[in-house]
Amino acid sequence: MRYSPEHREKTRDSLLQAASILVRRDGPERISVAELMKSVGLTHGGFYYHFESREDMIARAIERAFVTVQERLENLGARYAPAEALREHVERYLSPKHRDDRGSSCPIATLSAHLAWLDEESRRAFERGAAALTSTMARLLEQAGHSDAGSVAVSVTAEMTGALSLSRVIADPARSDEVLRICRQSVLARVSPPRRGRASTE
Amino acid sequence: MRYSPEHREKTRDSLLQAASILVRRDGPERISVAELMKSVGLTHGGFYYHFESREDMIARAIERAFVTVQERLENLGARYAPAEALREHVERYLSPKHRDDRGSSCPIATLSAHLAWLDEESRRAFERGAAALTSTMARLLEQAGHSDAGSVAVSVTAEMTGALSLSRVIADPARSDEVLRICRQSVLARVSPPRRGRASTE
DNA sequence: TGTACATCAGTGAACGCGCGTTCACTGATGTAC
DNA sequence: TGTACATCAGTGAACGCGCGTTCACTGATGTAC
Repeated sequence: MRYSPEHREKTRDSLLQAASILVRRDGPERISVAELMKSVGLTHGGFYYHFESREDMIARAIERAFVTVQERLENLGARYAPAEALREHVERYLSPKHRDDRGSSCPIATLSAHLAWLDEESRRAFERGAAALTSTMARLLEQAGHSDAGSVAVSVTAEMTGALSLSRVIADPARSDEVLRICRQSVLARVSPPRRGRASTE
Repeated sequence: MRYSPEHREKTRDSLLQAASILVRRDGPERISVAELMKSVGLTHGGFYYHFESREDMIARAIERAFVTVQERLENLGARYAPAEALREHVERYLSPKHRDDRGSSCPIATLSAHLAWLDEESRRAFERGAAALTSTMARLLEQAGHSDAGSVAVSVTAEMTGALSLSRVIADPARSDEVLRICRQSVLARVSPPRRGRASTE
């Protein structure tokens, strides 16, 4: 076996990509070193050539997961006007597709409950990622005409992540879809541009 | 050692109470048989005299956790008028105290992310508990004059559970409190009795 | 132009540890006769 | 009134298994000379 100069980086990238999916799909406590290596066609012994430890890998996987969804949101912001981008984002976020695809879904919803038992590195990676997502939301809301964009971003992020988690624990697909539909309506109404230019100074 | 006739039931009850706290505080994957037994002053070997298995204990612990918070909500409903009960509930739910006290807190927020890997029994116990809580919320909202009480209950439950989870992953206490404050305002506005008697038929 | 050695990206056996579960045993009380 | 035995609510040693981590080894390529 001869290795190309960038071989190591490509392998590490595959591992990060796979880990960012596994950590969301199976949770940080269930992701196993052997399973991760196997998923890219390697054996468990080579793991420590790419990562310092299992915990290190989890922190990097969380980072990668946030990068992926951050890019998706920013792409929407680049392709659509702010109000349209927000509408698209909410509709995708609160869709059955996003609910069923844990592996590529929002890390806030899949990982927040596990964060308390992860190490400093993972917690910091999560906070950085979540802060970036929230501020991107806030920027879009501001551009769409919301005067209290920061607060709206926090409040709808709470409802969206909560709704996604709720929909995932309901076994009956019809009732689960219904939860998504209800929250989609609520959030869409809350993010849609305010009718008046005047700020609500409540 | 002589045992009183109800000794077994009292021990089981202590175990359930302790387990319902540990399962929320540490999560279903970290609760250990030995730790649970030790927390009530027993040794690990006696565990199987009270439970069929670790998974069985987790399902019962989830049941118990929901019973506890269900009682708290119903007590509010008994002590206050519906609109006041809702306000009290939201303010307690989105308080720093509730955020910091994982062990006695809402099982929807602490457990939903772990549910996918629990067994049938646990998932059913969770769904029953969550459905009961949501319908109690809906009843209070209806009594407070909301015509779309069912939808509002789902939507604000999503925001409340999401906000609690969000506040728990933010390391900086001031910013975490701020998230709670923002969502408290938002949810209070959403549950407060509609000004007009007319239903919004949107 | 050929040989020795370092490096790279792994492999896979082995170790240690935690932890759920089993099981023989225990020491007090209740019951049969 | 005394003895044998069952029951109750445990104890604690031992087993098995999964899994993170370590480490000696491998086989191909690159480099020194």
